[in-house]
Amino acid sequence: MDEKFLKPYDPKSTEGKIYKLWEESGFFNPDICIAKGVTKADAPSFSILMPPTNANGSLHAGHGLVMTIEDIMVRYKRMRGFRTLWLPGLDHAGFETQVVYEKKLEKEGKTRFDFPPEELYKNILDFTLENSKNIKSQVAKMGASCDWSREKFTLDPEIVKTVYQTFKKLSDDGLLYRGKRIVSWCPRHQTSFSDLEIADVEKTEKFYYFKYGPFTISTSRPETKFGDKYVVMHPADKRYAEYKDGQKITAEWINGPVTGTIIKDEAVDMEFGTGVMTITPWHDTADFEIAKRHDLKMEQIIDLKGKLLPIAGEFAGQHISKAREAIVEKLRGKGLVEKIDENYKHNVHTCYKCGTTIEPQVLPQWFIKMKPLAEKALERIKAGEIKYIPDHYEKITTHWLENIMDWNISRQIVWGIPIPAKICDGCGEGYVDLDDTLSKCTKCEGALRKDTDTFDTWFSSGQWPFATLGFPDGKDFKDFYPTDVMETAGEIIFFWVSRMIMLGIYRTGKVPFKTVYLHGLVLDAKAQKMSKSKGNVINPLDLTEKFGTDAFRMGMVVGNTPGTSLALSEDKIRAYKNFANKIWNATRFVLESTQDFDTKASPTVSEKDKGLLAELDDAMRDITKDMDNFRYYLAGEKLYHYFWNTFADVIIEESKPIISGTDESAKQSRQSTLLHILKTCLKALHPFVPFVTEEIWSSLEDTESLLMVENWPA
RNA sequence: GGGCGAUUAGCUCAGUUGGUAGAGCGCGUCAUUGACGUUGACGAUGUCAGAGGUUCGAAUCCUCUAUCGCCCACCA
Repeated sequence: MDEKFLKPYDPKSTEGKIYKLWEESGFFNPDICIAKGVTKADAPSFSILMPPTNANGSLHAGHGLVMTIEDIMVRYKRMRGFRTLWLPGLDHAGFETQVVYEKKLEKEGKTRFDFPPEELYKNILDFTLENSKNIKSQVAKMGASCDWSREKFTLDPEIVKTVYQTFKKLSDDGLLYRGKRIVSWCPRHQTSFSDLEIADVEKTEKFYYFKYGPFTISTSRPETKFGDKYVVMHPADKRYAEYKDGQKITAEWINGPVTGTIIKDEAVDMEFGTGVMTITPWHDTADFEIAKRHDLKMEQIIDLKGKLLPIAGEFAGQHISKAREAIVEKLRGKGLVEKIDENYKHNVHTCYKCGTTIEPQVLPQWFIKMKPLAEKALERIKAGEIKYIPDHYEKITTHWLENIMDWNISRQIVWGIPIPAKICDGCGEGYVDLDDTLSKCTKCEGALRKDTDTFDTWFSSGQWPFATLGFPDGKDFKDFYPTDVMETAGEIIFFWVSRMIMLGIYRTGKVPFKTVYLHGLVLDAKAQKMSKSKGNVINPLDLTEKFGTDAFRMGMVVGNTPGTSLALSEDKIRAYKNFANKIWNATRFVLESTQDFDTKASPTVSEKDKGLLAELDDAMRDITKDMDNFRYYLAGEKLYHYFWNTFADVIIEESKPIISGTDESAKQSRQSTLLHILKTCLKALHPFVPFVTEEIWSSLEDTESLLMVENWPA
């Protein structure tokens, strides 16, 4: 017996060595598994794409969960003989990364506007590449058996090429347009967003009632009211029946008399306020829709930095945050303030990143018509081509798809994939121009300039499944697409998962994955969301350092049902550190008890031992069923209990008198049984606790290959 | 306003197709030179949110109520 078993299991001296052994074997790569004969060339495939890690920081607890669950999946399938591919990746994570980088600049007293775009891009690229080195080593520390030779980055030339082709195809198919539409604009970050990057926050503010000609109108944003020249009311509102659609009225207003036009529209809620409102189409989504329906004129009041434009007269140049009260004062002076409700509760759109109030603006951006894409996705989902775990995510997805909005994919930031398009400064027309050949507008003959915007990062990651596998002709695409499982955070069901489904079907005609497995948030021990400001962020690497990676992995998976959040406590991880040691010491007992046993012998198995082996088979069959049904949280717990409470507490205990007894045949039977149970458990435990099991496996007498490519015991 | 989920032992949570409740941590008592104290044995603790229904039988299926949480939404 190896002397190392005389000491407790030591993860620190083991894990690095074992990972290196795995990497050098090449078995992370399915092609090498075939070449070395551990996988059959005609075996069915199993593929997972690692959600590309944001290359802007280090691994957090959520990544620990991803690496654990996905590694369990792929190790299990690999042991079952599948041609198994787990493809790792990195995401340039456009806006997210730029924000992280800006914070870094802020500490140095700079902003991104201090740098020319090319220099800024290069600096962020360097920053990203530096981070990506750390990330790779951290992913390895988690034991991830992914195929590093196939690693992809969202900015790799072949990925960008695929993304560009999709952009072009969308344009050719009439699914792309450059529209002057109202978009959500963050005045602080100086970029527009899609509807998903907006967070609603309930705020209590003042609500103002102003006299506008014969009407009283209400608003929470007096600073937008300069250009209001349409008075809108519900067509069925009897109170205002005397006013006809299109009728003109005059009103004394902020900077003098204005002419208002009556508009009747059903969007007005008769119950709300006075049932009459004036509209600001340039800065309000609902107003914009009304204006479009009635073909009304729109005017910009606020510039992109949040300052009032010349239309505001004496207030021009003031920031809206300061101008509001001054405007109200002026109206009061004119006797136009009827009343002010001090406690008006309503939802305000804010930037999900910085909390700045979103200023809707009408801007020319590239939009994708989502309805046709969503309809195809809905058909496939309803036909059962994608299995959701947990299944209620299917409902959440279909509900979102049924109410989908067009997707603004333009971002006014440098860090991202440049949009391959030209814009006419004359008429604003946009042209997709992959080869950089266009120079003149075909509409107005104006000169074209390059679009300086970049793609929404989700537009590229939304194409991840087919882009990384070499669509359309790559061997991997043929071998591994559609992928089997997409395992990721429930949080990004719309951002990423649903868009991958739509774009995957659009480009390849097939759904990109057969099963979506969604995990919940990883919270701190008190079930609170981790955040830097609260100071309760748990670094997974601190835990693996302290308790070993195997212990960490068990803690992440046991009892953690898909879709629900996990409260991560050290106590739980500590318990599984003890478990790793339990495996270690049970092994020591078995090895000590079988030192005089000839591993090549096949003794007659006693009736008693046959019973134990049958019990083992039952347990393995049950656990295998859980593995096949994605119930890792149960399989892990059952393995834990079988090993500890059945094998260690009962079987080993009752083996002691047999081993030291005089019945030689019973002894040999039990020796062979102990070895068999131990090996079976090591195999089944391997996907969960790969390091300690592999380390033990290497110390067993009659084992030659690595445990990671042994056959699953069922 | 719409949708989704949760409510089970002190804490964090399991409970796969309905068959009189489980785990980890914590707690109590005992054990101790022999695989392991990172241990072993034994034990305590729950009207499974509430009400009604289906059923021979419900934590599990249905309806309603309450509380909490999340997501979506253009009432100015």
